Amino acid sequence: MLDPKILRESPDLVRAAIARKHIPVDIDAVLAIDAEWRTRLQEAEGLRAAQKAANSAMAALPKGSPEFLAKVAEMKAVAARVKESEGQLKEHEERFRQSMLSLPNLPHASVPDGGGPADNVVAATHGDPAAAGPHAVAHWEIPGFERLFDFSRGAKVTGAGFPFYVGDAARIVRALVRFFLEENGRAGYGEVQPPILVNAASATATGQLPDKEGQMYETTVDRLYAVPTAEVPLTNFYRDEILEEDALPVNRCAYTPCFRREAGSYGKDVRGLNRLHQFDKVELLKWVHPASSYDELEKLRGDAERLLRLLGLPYRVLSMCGGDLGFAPAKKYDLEVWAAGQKRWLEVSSCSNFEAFQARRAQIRFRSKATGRPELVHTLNGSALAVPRVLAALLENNLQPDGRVRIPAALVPHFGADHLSFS
RNA sequence: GGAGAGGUGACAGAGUGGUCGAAUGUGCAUGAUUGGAAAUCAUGUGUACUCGAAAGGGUACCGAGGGUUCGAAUCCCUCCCUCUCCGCCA
Repeated sequence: MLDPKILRESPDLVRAAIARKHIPVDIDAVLAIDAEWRTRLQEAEGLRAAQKAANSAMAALPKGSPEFLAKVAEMKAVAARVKESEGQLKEHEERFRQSMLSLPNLPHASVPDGGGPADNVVAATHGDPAAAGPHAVAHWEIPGFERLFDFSRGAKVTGAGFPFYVGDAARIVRALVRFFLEENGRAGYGEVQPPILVNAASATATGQLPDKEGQMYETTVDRLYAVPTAEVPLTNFYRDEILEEDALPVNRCAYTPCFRREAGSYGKDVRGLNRLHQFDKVELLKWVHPASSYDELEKLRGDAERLLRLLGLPYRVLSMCGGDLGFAPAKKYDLEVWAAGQKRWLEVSSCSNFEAFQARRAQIRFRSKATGRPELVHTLNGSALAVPRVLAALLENNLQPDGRVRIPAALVPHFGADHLSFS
């Protein structure tokens, strides 16, 4: 959520910034709703003040005295007006809140201009895609793939996009999760195991609701949502809390399965491990002082990159342009790993600075030592990393002529062998 | 799931219809005292919205939402959460 004061004082600035995201919004409509709401607020508060003043006067009168009874009669009419006025106020308040929730975050000045994926800027490349995977084929074409990654039985048991991981596949998934958690722990991210069902308030705070409702699985009772990313429960860890300034930055990481309906996806995007309805991911979360959030974004990106380096996978870093930034981030880097068999880049991490956008929705603040007053923190999060696509790249890039897959040295202690076999 | 008890400010805890944003204690901050500290004393100590150039007003908040009433922390209803006992259960 944006700061309503900024919207009131500099609507043109806000309009121009949101235009960079290529998201259509009607700022004037929001301003009109805001103005109407404030008029109603003044009216309702004035009536309440009159009522309270009368109450104080009545408290001093003897009960049942003529003066008292006269007051009661007089205030009955006021009470009716208060009720009506407050009812209307409530409607306008809700309308205002909804319109504010519908506004996307403003992009940072350093975000490149552009309308879509083609305009994203390559900020860094590591490793040589051309040299990777001399024996590569698309991972789903590796002989024996379906034995280890059993999509057929997954479809039978649940539906498309919910594979069983069997044998070495299960072990490599577990190894990757362990590797990510332990390396992130070493980098200073405290491990957390969060709930993987969240309530509507949590999903609203991070921006999934109301914007992306159809992307989440929802329970038919209790209105809980299966997390699309650990970002949701993790960010909400400190919802409605005030942290000590000295405690910042707080760095945490969490492993969760992630559930995404991915409505509307099709084609080669969804082949094999490229896009699943359930997948494993380790997420990093930072709660930081506003003054340092862009330094922290670079650190976050560096921490995610380090994992890809340790795995020896070629990757590139994209700075997302305004049109591809999405709703909540002010700035975002995507890390894409090279999948030598498919000959394409796969997104394995998004590292975002949300500035105060999520913090305002979630009311996550810190007590400023300078002013003694609460201020909103900035929140950042990044995947480190998404398991299936890293695995896809690993299978394709490290495939040997004998059909086995070489396990990177960093992963061997967790996997327990130096090759993965499909036979 | 059943029965019961409860949810008040940083914490503990009073308040069962009227001047209660809320006693008291602890904690915390500042000042006095001290060589320094402890102890003691004094003063202060929530958040949010809104009006205002400011000074300063106003309103809301006693788990959440609704209701009764001229007036609700206090009465009624619904929901959530915590605790105790029972049931069920990885």
